[in-house]
Parts: sequence; structure tokens; C-alpha cells
Amino acid sequence: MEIDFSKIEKKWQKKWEDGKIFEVKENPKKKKFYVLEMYPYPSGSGLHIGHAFNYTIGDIIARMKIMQGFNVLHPMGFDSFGLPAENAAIKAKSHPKIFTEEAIANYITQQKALGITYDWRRMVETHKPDYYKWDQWIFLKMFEKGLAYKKKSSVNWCRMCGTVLANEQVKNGACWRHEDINVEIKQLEQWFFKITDYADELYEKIDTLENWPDRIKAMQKNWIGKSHGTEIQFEINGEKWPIFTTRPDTIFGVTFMVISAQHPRLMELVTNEQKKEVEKFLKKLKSTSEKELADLEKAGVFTGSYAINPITKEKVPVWAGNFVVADYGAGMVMAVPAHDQRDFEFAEKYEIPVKIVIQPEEHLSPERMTEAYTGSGKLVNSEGFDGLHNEEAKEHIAIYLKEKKLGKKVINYKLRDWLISRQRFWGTPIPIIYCDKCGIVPVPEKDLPVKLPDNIKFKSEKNPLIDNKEFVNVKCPKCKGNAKRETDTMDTFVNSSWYFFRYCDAKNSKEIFEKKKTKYWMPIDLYIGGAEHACMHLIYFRFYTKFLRDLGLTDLDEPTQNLFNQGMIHGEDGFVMSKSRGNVIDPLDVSKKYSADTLRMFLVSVSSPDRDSSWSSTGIESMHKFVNKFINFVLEIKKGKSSEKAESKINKAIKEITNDIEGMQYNLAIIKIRQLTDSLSEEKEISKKDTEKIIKIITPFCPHIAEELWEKLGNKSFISLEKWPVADEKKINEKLEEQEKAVESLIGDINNVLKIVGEKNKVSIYVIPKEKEIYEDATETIRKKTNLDVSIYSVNDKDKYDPENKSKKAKLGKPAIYLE
RNA sequence: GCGGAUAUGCCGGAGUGGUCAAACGGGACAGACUCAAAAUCUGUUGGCUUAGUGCCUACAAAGGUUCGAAUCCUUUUAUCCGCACCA
Repeated sequence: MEIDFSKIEKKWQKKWEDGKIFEVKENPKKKKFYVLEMYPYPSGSGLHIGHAFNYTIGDIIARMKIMQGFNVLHPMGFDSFGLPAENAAIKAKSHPKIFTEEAIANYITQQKALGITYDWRRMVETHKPDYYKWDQWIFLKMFEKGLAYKKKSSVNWCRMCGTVLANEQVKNGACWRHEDINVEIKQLEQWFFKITDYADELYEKIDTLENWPDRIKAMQKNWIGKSHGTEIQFEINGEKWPIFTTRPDTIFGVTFMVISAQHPRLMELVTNEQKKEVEKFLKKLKSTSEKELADLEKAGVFTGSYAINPITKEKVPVWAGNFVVADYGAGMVMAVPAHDQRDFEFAEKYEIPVKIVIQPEEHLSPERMTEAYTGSGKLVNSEGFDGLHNEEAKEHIAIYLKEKKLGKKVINYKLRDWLISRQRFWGTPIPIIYCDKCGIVPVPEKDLPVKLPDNIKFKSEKNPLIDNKEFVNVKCPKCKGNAKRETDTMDTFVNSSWYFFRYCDAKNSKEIFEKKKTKYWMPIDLYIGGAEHACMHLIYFRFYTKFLRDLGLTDLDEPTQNLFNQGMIHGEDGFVMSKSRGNVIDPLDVSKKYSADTLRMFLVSVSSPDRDSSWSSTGIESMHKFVNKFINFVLEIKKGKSSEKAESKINKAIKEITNDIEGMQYNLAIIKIRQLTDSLSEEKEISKKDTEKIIKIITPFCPHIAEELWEKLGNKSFISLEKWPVADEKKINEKLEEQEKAVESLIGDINNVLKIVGEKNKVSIYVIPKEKEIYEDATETIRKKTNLDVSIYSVNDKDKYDPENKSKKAKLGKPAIYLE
């Protein structure tokens, strides 16, 4: 039968929409299930295959859950602030809003064409004032709590983006959007969110995230980088300077100190004699980018100052070095060349003494060392601590330092505060006013939102807000005097840090969301997206959830316990899809050529959805054949009574497929659907009820076709809302399956012998009496599959035809055969 | 350097202690149908051997645990990814 896929897709999409069947509201009587795919940035080029994959993964489970009777929240929205639209607007001398809204309209059309169960009433678009108003509101709350602050510091600048970037947006020293552009370090005054206040909770709660991929959890731990150590006060020029170390046990081995060349107070330590040298060194450093810095040989210059070791009272030189990170720990380290490789290399280069304070079994001596000894051992040259194992010594020395008020135990994090200012137009305006009299004044809540003006002129790449007098000039909310607005906007990751809360109450104009509503829907039961957000969005959205909790807006510690990382779909050539490679597959082309259902099926059939896979044109072709085969099977099979065997198979399939979908092993579910269809096509008839069950279990994968078939069987309802079948365990008959296998193996044997002895016409089969029925029932199948005349005899049958006395070879489960 | 993941037949990928020469799909080959092709259907697809058998070699490599391992343990190697001079 010829199916007009595109026609039935449109038909059912319209019916679903008209029937509002995927629109949901809170219902305390029903169990909720919140499934969320990461919302997209609406780019001008439309949906790509990764989007289609992402949405399909979510839709399959959403559809099954709906049919299982859950109240399923499955929303979609757009992360619609961002640079590409702004850059396009600059080029076209237009407004980014125009590009953005066109792109969104296009996305919605394309998303609808995939037949996804979104509740479109809940759509959020982050560029709309009714959304970003609440971004600003959160900012004000952060400001109130001291978590939003302005500070001058070294920040990452991308000249292509024309703005500063958060630490999380710097990859390998380059901009996350421009991998060939190394970021520059600039000293700028910028707005930060104090995410470090939550560093400990963000770190510790990672272990509670049961269903997050290990990889993501490891990446976040690594990124937050919690380490236990000791802060020790060294005296330099009569002033106390703290350093951070994880190795207080080596304090007697300190032979010099190194302060970061980027340390803001470096010059305070530089003596007049050394000033020239240091400046020369700094100048040379400045011309190297951060990326090159990483590969650079350790180098430094003597500052002229000396530090006093708080325990030994020894005077050691303080150097400025290129390998010390300025904003980690104290930006200065105590250097123990004998027991730290970096210090060792540095000491070797500048001929600084090496002092061994930890001795392992195999005796070390400074002259023979070619690298630092970082292992364990007993303390030596350490006065009263000599003889202690170094692990014990860590503890003892820390206590000693604490008693003498020379140091204390501390915890350090690699995580830095989140730099949220962006020197760009197309983002949420930071709701801050600068007044000459009153200083930094937050915009009062009642004046929110601070709207982006429609009337703007782009001049080069400069943020047009700066020249927009109507925007900039404002009265100070405190003194009513003339004041100016902040013109920086917020990082777009701010918008995506709480959008999942807003879906629960997307149209609320009075408050950010109603707590009662989010209490019903949250947490997200399944969050689906790519792994590229591991150390960006996926940290930020945890941070925001904690902050909103502390505001009392939610009781949740974590936004979701279940994170699913989809794999990447590569081109047919195995490479990442890219225009320049010409291996891009457009999901819309595919669904037009085959069907949306074929595309959905294919996307999740190649391998487990969390794995990378490659596009395959033969694969989609084959899936399309299967889809057609399935349709024909359902329509053509005689609706009568199901055999026991068919019932067993159907129920077993229901059971297994339900588990596979639940476990997101869609590829396995599809294999089972294929197997079921293949084996049932041998049946003469199947009951209408069973046929309907089969259509139901394919509904999450092929919703349009399922609806159409459901209707063709005479049903008036939506299959999408029908009850998911539950396997009747009693009908699963393993014995029948075994018997079927036995018959198959017999057929295999016959064919095998035929191969050896050549063509024959007739087969006589001798079976153990109690098995006779099994094989007799299969006579027709055997005949069909071997193309032979089939006679079946019981071995104890006296009248059997058995000229070569083969029957005596028969065994249980393995009949004897005679071919002629 | 640190951390995470992966390694299965021509290919993609199932398979976590025996029922595994290994699901399912792709590809290839052979056959049926057809004037022919497409579609569809059937079979074969590690080696040798054989009236349906038996044996050997196999699940990155090497060891080990076990009556028994693709599956468990140890080590090694390779690939991919993330962080990276974090003291």
C-alpha cells in the first residue's frame, strides 16, 4: 500500500494541536514526569540533525510516559539572546530581534514537523522582556545578597566576540566560539556572580547526582577543583604574606619563594636594584598569550626581597615566576625543589639550592637527583619533626603552625567567580545605575524590566547601547539626580540557568514563578543534552537552583538527578558534520524524502543514544523499508484469533520494549520491534486487540503512522493518549519459544545436509514420541523452508517409512532425518 | 601530567560467568520471482571437517581467578574526550 507520509504527518500534527492533547496542567492526582531537552539557540540555519536527535530521544520517553498515565511536562523554548543574531544585524544594519524572531518561527515549524509532544503554551523566549525581566530580578536578588559584585581584575577578552568571557568559556586558552582566537588578558572592571560561595556545595553534591554520566561528574569535580591544604604566613619586608600549600610536610625544604608574575601586588616586593630586571621580564611575558604561556619553560626573575620561613626563620629569596597562577591560592608559593618537580626545574635553571627533607628507603642525595622526589618517606632535616612519616607530618606541622598562629588549614577551589558582563547589545541589560553622588544603585524592582531599545544604530562592533542616550541617561533612583545606566549585558548562560523553572509557570507576569507550580513539576525527571555543557550550563543551572532555594523559591538542592548525554551524529564519512566538509544532513530533507517517523526511528536505532554514531544512507533506507513493512503487516494481517505462540511473543516484546524505553536503550527496543514483526508475519491471523497492542508499542517511535493505523482499525480516539500495554506474564511461554528454536535447528540441519548431499525431494523425520506434536505442528513451516515433502514419524511407529534405519539416531530435542 | 570513556566478525553495533562462532542492521555473495531490473522473499558470510558432526582459531595484548570468561581481577597497548604549570 502506498502511504502519503507527508499527508498523514500534517493531518495528525494538526489534530494533536487542535485537540490540545499535549497541553498539561498541575494535577495532584496524577504522577508527574518532567522531560526536558536543552533548549536551542535559534540560529539562522535552522534545525540540524543533532537537534532532531535530541528531541526524538526526549519525545520517545515522553510519549511512553503519557501513555502510561503520567502527567508529562514536555516544554520547548529558545535561548534567543546571543552573538550570531547580533553579528547578522550589524552586517545587515538591522535589529537582532528581527533575525531572532524569524529564526524562532522557522525552528518552531521544523520542530512541529517532527511530531514532538511539546506543550507550546509554555514556550519561553529569553529575548522577550517578560522573560529577561526575571533575569534582572535575580540579578537584583544576587546584588542584595552580595553575590553580584563589580570588581577590577584580569579577565579574558576575545577580540572576535568583542567582549569578555567567563572562565568556563575559555577552552585551551582560546575562545569557545573561536577556537583559533587566543583570548587576551585584560584588566577590566566587570560584574561577577559569586558562584564560589557555592563551590563547596556544588562540589560535594556531585556525588548525590545518581543518574549523571560519570564523565560529566568527573569533569565538574575537576573544574571546581577542591583541594585541602594549609595556609602559611611568610614574612616579607616585615609584612605577612600568606601562601597555600598541600605539602606543609616539606616546609623545612623551602629554599625560595615564587610569586606570580601576574600578581597585583608584585611590585611591592621588587627592590630598586631589581626593578629593571623585573620590568624586562614582565614585558617579555606580556607579549606571550595565555595559551603559549602554558607550554613555556619555567622562568623567573629575582625580586630583591627575602621571605622568612615561619618555622625555621631562614631567609629565602623571593622570585617572580611565570608558572605560578595569580588567582589560585595566594598567587604565591613556597618552593621546595627537592619535592616538587616545577620547583626543581626552576631551581636547576637558576642554581638555587635543593634541600632534601623527605627520605625514602632508597637514599636520596641532592647531587644525584635528576628530578624531584614527590613520593612518601620519613622527614629529615626538619628539626623536631624528623623521623615522622610525611603523611603524619602534614598533620603535625599544620597543628604546630596553627598553635603559633602562623598558618591554618584551608580548602581551595579552582572554580572562579562567574564573570557575567558582556560588552554586547543582544543580551539581558544589567539593571544597574551609576550615580555620581550615590555610586552604584540597583534599578528598583518596580522599574523592571530594563528594556533593550528597539531604536538602535550599530557602529562597527561597539555596543550600541553606549551611544543610545535614551537608554543611558536616567535619573538616579535614590537622589533623582542625573545618572547613567550600565550598558553591559549579561552572559547568555544567565538566561539558561533557570528557564526550566519558568516552564512550570511560563506566563506569570506577577512573579518569577509560582512556587506551588514548580513544586509540582520540579525537579526535572530527565534532562537531555550534549556533553559540551559539562562545565558551563550544567554548573550554572545547579548554582541557580541553589540560589533560588536560598531565596525560598524552591526546596530543591539540585535541578535534576537524571542527566542524559546524547552522542554526536557524525556525517556519513565519520567526520563531524560541517558545511566545509559537505557532509551535513538536514533533518527536514530526510523527513521529506522518507518521513518524520522513519527519521525518528533511524536516529535512535543505530546505537545506544548516548554514543556517537554516523549517518548512513543505507541505514535510513533500510529503516524506511521496515516502516513500510510494518504498516503492511498491520493492515494485511487477518484479524482473528492470536495463536498461543503469537501471544507469547507479543507479551514478551511488550515487557522487554517497555524496559528498553525506560532504560533509554531505544536501539534494543527497535530490534525487538523488528524481530516481533518478522516472526508474527508467519502467523495466519492475529486478534485485533493484539494488533492494537503492537501499534501502541511503536507509537513513541512512529507517532504519525501509529495514529493512522489506529484510525484505520476503526478507532476514534488518539492512540497517543491510549493506555500503554502491560505485558501479561502468564502468556509468555518460554517453552513455545524453545520448541520454535528446536524446529528452526531441525530446518538448519536439513538444509545443512542438503548442502552436502545435493538436491533431494523428500524428507522423513523421526522424532521421540512425546515431541511428535511439536514437529507435526511445524510441518508446514518445515516444508516451506526446505522445499521438500515432509513426513513425520514417531520412532516407535512400527509402520514408519525408514529404509536406512535412520530413526535410531533420534534424540530428545534432535530428531533423526532421512533425505532422498 | 591528572581525570573520564572505549576496544567484539568486512562495517555499525548487541552481548556482562556456561545455552556464544556471537542478537539485530548494513555490506557482500548465492538462489527464488521477473523477458530484465528495482522491490520482495530465502539462504550463506572465521577455518578445516562431516549426512545434521567433530575439532581448531577467535571478542585489543599478556597474565590470573574459575570445572568453565567476550563477560570477573591485574598489568599493558591503542583510540576518543575533558582539564591542564592549581602548589
